[in-house]
Amino acid sequence: MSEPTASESRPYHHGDLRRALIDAARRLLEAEGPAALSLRAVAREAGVSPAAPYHHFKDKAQLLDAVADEGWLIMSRTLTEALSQAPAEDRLNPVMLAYVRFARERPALYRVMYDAARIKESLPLEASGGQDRAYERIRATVVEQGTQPTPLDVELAITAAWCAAHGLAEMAGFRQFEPLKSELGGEVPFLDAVLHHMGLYRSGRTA
Amino acid sequence: MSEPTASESRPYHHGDLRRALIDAARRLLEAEGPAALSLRAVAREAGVSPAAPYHHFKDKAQLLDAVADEGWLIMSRTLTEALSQAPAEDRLNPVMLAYVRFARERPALYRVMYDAARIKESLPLEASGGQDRAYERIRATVVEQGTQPTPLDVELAITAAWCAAHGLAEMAGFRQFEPLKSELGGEVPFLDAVLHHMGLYRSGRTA
DNA sequence: TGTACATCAGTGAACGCGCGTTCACTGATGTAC
DNA sequence: TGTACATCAGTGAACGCGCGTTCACTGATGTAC
Repeated sequence: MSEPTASESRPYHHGDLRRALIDAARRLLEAEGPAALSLRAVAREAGVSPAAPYHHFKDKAQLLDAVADEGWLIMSRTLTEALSQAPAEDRLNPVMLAYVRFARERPALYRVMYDAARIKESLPLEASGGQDRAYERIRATVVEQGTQPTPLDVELAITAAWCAAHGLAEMAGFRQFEPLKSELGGEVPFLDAVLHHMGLYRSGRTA
Repeated sequence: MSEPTASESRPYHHGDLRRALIDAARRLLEAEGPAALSLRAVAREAGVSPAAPYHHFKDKAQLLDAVADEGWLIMSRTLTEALSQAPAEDRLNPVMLAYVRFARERPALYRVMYDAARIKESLPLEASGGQDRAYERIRATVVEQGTQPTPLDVELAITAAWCAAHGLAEMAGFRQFEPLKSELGGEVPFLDAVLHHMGLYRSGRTA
């Protein structure tokens, strides 16, 4: 009876259901967490039937891959931006902080990104082809920043930085760190402080 | 017809089904990974009906918790042992290496341990009551090892070390590190080298 | 401009599956007398 | 030492659920002439 408004009326053909499904997946992740991310739930959230996604993705894994890929792409842009705004004499810390903040602000998405990588046993370093990629950002920063004697040391330092950022991103949510966070004035100062202390737990070094 | 052998005959009452279920879960983890760890699968592996575990655990989550707790207990023993064998002038690295090796040798168990912690949003630092606990090991080492000006620095350094170890444990399996591993002569030398490079990616410091 | 038709992108019902959990039950054990 | 009985620790069938995926279908779109 009532004439449908623009928002109510959805044409039979969606327009860009692939896009809409990925967006729906991200909305679900925010709201319900990774465990709620079934193919059916994503279709439901996007307002289509359970079979509709199969016109755009081979199976559930491929949909999750697409969500993860998009996550890594946004991550990459975030790091690039952090890099461009960082002072020349200290670039690594801002980039690492940007990495950890990205993960902490979207923990469910980050989980999906990492799970996808784990299934492939491979970080998405070669994804999406360009130079605009997260790993390249970190690598370039380490090479530029450090006084690394050998290429081997560069590789090891990159690995160490990446692991540190990942570890902090995964652990920052634990309750044990609440006192530390409030003492330092919030989560971001806490993250920054921990990053600055990476490597400072060794004897014979000072800040 | 045939008389059952000792291994075939299982009495109606199990003896210690709780123990047997945890062992079965760990066997399943080794063989099939964390995704295969359903309550029914554990019961199947232990050779009992799907309802039997409910006499020993309130629900599935409680069974998984018990598996995780046992994991953290073994971890703690491993770290204590590493600590006791380490030279006094460098204790932190051996302890961190022991942590990462433990996780890498039982990746599925480690996943369960961490997932349980994540659900509680809390590391199992207070579990099982004694001083024989993983966190205390790392803390004691950091305090003893470092030249930390303030208690705050000690806390931050502990957090940094723990995050670094966790991050490395989770990432060490990625294919990207294969070249590095074989160049260094295996996974353990690789892990050791990365740990030694934690903090060395900063400018102005040397090994 | 109009029409025929192939193709595309949805629907909705159905499939089989393994899951966590519950239930009434029964065999085995241990304790009181 | 023997018996009655409460309690413990299993069984196995059943429940409802949400899942991934398939299928025959149909409405909408776009292209050829």
